Amino acid sequence: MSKINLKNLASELELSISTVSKALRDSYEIGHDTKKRVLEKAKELGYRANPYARYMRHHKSKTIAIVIPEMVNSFFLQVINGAESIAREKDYHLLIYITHEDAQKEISIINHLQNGRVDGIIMSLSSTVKDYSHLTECINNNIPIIFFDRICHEIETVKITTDDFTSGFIATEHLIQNGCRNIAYLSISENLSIDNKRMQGYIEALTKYDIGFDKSKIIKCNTDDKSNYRQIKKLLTGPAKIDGIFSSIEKFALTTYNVCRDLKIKIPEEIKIICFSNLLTADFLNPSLTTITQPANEMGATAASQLFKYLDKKRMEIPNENIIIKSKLMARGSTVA
Amino acid sequence: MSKINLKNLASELELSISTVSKALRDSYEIGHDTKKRVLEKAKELGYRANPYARYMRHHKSKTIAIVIPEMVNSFFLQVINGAESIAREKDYHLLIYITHEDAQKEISIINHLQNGRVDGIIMSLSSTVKDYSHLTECINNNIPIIFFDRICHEIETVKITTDDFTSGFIATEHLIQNGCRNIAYLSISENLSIDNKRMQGYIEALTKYDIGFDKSKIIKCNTDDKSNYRQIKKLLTGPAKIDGIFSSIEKFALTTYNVCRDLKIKIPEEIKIICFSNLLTADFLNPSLTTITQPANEMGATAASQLFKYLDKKRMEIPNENIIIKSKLMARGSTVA
DNA sequence: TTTATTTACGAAAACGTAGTAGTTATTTAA
DNA sequence: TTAAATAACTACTACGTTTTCGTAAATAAA
Repeated sequence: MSKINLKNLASELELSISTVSKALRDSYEIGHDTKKRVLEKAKELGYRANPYARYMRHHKSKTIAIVIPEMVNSFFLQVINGAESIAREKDYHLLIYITHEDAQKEISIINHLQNGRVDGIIMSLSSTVKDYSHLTECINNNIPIIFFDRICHEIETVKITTDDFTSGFIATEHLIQNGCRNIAYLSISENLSIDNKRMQGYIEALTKYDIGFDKSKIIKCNTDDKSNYRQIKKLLTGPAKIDGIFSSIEKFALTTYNVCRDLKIKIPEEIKIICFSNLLTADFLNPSLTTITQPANEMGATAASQLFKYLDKKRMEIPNENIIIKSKLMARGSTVA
Repeated sequence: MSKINLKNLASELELSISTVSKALRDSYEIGHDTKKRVLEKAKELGYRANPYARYMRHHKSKTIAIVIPEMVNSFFLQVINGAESIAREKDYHLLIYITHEDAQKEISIINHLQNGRVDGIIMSLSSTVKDYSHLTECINNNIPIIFFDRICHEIETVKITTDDFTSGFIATEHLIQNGCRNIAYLSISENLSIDNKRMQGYIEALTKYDIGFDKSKIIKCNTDDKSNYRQIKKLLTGPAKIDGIFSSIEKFALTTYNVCRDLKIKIPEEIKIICFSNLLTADFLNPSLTTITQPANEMGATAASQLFKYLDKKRMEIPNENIIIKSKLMARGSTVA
């Protein structure tokens, strides 16, 4: 017997399909002895209820998706880790999709998830997304989306972020307190609210310390590493005499390390660097990298938990809620001598 | 109309369900005008075929699982990246499961995947797994498993690895050629064939250069970081005068960096370190880390491609095949002055 | 003893899709 | 003019579960 299903089981036990089904679900309608017999046979034959047939009855896929912009990023992998733990705990399954920071891919992925394949989505926006109609459509189709980190303010739902404004402020203040006066901000994308908030924090700190905000010190990086390298190189060789860099994400900080090495600029003596990052090797870098470390694992776990909270309910009515989990400044060698 | 399905569509168009279904699949039985009308209405109402109902007809879930021992590891995340790309390309969906190096979790996960939820699995063994019955059972249940990196020799299937023996040999030879004579090997688990092969390569290199093999220089690490730290500390403060470390995985190398820092042992002057790793920051570490870099992305993509190759076929008959993709030695500061 | 209730089971329908087997109406061949 | 072929559509079934409804037998209440 290749595929063992209720029908096979029933005929093997000389019972009806309904009886077997009920016995397996421990229904009060079935006698004790019969239940025992069914359970034993099911175990013997290795019966496992087919999840897709089950879906047909309840319209619950017991599956959620996590949609992230990129894989090679210590933040996202920790988020996945957190989300996967909660999913397994709740007996849910986790599908993974990577947008590669491509709006088209994100749209395509979200569209493909609106056919009942998943009960809900946790995601972080791609940096190139400007229009949110694919997301609102998805939610209107009763597939809830919970955002983490790169959230979408325009959509009413649960959003999990860190305290980006405050962290941006603290990061910049840290540079200032360590002697920087010409601080550049490496921006990931003006489309993203986290970027704006981190930058607002940066500007606020500059203001507090009476340092003029100079728009030319906002470097708009993108997904092209080489172009970022050139931009940063230009910045550091330019007239601005940059002595501090606050990077919105870790990738740009590493590119900055690269540029500094090539230009023989000494960190932290000539320039200090701080960035948002969850790199486990931050402490071992040369010099060790000062980071704003986000509670990535917790954010992933929270996103998943929040989603399940609403999936369990009959009528899904996801409130607009901002859950903020604080980041930590980890001062290291790239900012402190 | 909340959920739009074939039935709704049909009644909206005043056609039968079969006609609509056939029109959508571009059947020759349906007239040109009708097809057009159906397509337009389907688009207008945003019809999307339910994947689970589809499964009921074809018994194809269009879903595969990737099962990995841990998330926070640059190798596995690149593998996922590669696998996800191929999956999307083929219009498949990728479920992710993390065993956390726990045999019980691995067994539980594999058991849960034998109910038709996935068409196939790509996986890397957990280090604590000694018995393979859950895997053979899974394959007997017609769910093919393709292994990558931490493969299972005892099971006949496609296995994707790097040239572990040769790489182990080259790594050790590299240490020897840079002056090491007392080389320790940090073993991940004697259960894993990659560990044995890497170690065999290590032993072979020692033999070639007439360096006696000393069993006490094989350090059996595990999943407990603190215990590993203690073991390595003991090794480096012991009488063996270790001047070279070959670590089977990157985590132990980083622990060694930690130990060296705490003991003020200079890398590479007093001790040289090489390890299998895909760390993107290897170049920025202090000192930069010499690695055997595996083609992780390619391994993930190959694993997925191979799986799809057999899933497409009617009768799945997966041959026993070893696909070996070569690693590269990246000599850096931890072994070269 | 008769009627009501409980116990333990089975028949059948439904979920959404896709394919098989009809069924008209129209066109072509004999 | 009739038979055969084709075009364009529909009815119905199956996939594996779960659940509603039904029913017979056993037990309890009247």
